Amino acid sequence: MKKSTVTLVDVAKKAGVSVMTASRALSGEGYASEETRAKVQAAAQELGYAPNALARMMKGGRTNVIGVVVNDLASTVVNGFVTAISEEVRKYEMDMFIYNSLGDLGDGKGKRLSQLLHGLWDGLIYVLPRMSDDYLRTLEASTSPIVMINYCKQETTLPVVRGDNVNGARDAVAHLIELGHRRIAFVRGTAYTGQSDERERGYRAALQEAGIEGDPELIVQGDFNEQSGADAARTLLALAEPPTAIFAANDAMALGCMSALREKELRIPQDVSVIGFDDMAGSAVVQPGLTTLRHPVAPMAQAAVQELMRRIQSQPGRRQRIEFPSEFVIRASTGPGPEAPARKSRARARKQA
Amino acid sequence: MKKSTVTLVDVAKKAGVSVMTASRALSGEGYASEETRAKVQAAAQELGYAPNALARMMKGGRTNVIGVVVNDLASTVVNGFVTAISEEVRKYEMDMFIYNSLGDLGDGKGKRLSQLLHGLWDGLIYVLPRMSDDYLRTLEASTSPIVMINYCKQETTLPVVRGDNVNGARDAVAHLIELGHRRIAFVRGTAYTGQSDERERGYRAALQEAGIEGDPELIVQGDFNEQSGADAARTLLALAEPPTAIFAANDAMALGCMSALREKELRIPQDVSVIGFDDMAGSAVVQPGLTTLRHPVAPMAQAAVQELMRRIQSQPGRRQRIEFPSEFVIRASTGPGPEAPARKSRARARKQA
DNA sequence: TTGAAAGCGCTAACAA
DNA sequence: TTGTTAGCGCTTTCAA
Repeated sequence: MKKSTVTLVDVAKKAGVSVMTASRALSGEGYASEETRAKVQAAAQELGYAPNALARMMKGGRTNVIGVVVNDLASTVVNGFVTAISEEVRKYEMDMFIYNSLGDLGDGKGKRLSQLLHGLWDGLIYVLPRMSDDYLRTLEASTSPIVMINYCKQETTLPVVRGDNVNGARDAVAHLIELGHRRIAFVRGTAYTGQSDERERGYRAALQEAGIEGDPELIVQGDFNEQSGADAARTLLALAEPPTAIFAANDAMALGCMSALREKELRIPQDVSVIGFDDMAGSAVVQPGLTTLRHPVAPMAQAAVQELMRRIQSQPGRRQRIEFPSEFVIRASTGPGPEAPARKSRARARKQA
Repeated sequence: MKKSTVTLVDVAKKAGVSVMTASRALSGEGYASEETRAKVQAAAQELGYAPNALARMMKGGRTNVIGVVVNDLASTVVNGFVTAISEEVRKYEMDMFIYNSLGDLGDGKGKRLSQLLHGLWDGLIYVLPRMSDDYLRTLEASTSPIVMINYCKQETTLPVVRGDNVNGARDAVAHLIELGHRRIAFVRGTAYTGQSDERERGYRAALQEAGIEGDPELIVQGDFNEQSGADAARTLLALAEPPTAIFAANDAMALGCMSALREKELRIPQDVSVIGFDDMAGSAVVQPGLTTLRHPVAPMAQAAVQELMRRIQSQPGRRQRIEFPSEFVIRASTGPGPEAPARKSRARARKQA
């Protein structure tokens, strides 16, 4: 029967040296004769010794681990950020762990995490977080380095790396207007993260700038899922005066809209144009390709990690809010409106500054 | 300037009590007068005290955290398992962190993780792992509880929760044969995880049982991605005698096949039937719906967590290998082959035992 | 080159 | 009800 935990003491005893010598021999730091080193390593091997990470971390103060907290790992957008962050983190020789809260932070279940806040991580990145006000305050009061990605529910003193939803949405809707559309619908997502609200603001701004009066009937509630997009499109098509273009708060709903349109045998974009947001995997392969917007995920991940590392190392030059323009991806789901004379569309993809 | 880390000593000092009293007052365990408790809590609040998880874990021996290790978090299948495990883990009041290795374990980069193996976690679950032989041996030699999900590359002494790829694939191909198909192609995935090999074994077994001689031309290599499925289908269609049915090692490739077939204006399933594996999100919404197989993800996650918890608690009744039958999901992408007289298809979805 | 002592922050066990 | 002592496994500091 093996002892459940083999410690450095056991190894040292077996090798006939002091604990400290064993430590040095295994870590490779400090002086140690070749002979001792070999002896200790053999002993460690034989006993199946694995250093206790906890003890090592505790001593050092730094853990060289950062945590990434998400509410819903299955989300395409979240997953994209997490993967990009994983890649970025290795450049700093740090490890990274992901915590999936499965729902809003701060409502009881999230409590456990706040206990883990201190000590385990050198810093935390929250991706598209949904949290109670209390939880946000706790975070703000915390002394650990924290960076948020795409948090936009309320004002915070925490550093935030954001994609520009408002101007992205405005570009998209302006593009539709330029194509000749006047009745442009908006399909909302859920309000949790605030993304949908910002995209709606851009939508409204574009209409206003073009002198088009918004029609409340053209704004329909969805829940970011494909099904709700299809439902929304059916609602919109049943209007006395249906829209000639639909802007959905995300791609999943936009794809749902496209299904519903096909169902009614409406052509895209000849009869109705569709735009989404996020540029998820399916959007490039669907027929016709979905015109959409995307946050520059890799640069944003890079900025977040860099900012977090700055804070971990207590370096100056901290920025409170780093904003990235959205990229506009024009595919085949947008075209001139049926009422308007065909006009040449002008690609206006904006590049990151 | 706030001190970077506030410890229990600071709180105790401020409250004018001993460290132990402070510990008791905050944890709520053991005796403490209301007055003291209030005093200590006020002090903690004021100083922004957060308990050091590391120290607490070190003391207790148990961390109440389990780790989930994956090679590629973006994979639909992996993501499904991870989410299911997250949900299962909360029943045990444990926390769970995910480690994304971004590639094979054991090739240098994975080294860091093996350091974290001990102490940080009470146990580890590897989902669809890809690892070097050395890494596997290290794991087998480790004293920490470990459970694998869908590992099938080689024999191991570690407990494995598996979906039955072989019989699942056999069912699928038998279904095609029953529908009258004789020339049935198989699109391979990458060999890393061993999943594709097992599915191929089932494919071969079904052909053999029906007395159909396998044609090497009908087995084409893909890489589990949609694009490779489309390429594979094009290769197959260019054959002198093309297949009337295609079984792809996963859904992504099956969807790729469907695109390529549509491109050639072939009807599904009238001209060619298609079957995939995994039942990913898109498979139910594509037209026609993709006939596919799936592992029973939730029960498998449950079994893995349960088995891990058993080992963490050193309970008896351990099982080395737990296998779950695949579920066969018949949708509209399969039908009678063109050469055969139409025959009634019989749904043979097998339920989990 | 090696070893002894101290301590990271916390809590279990005992003593007051 | 509160305080003291000891120790989790490791590494930093200093002495041999």
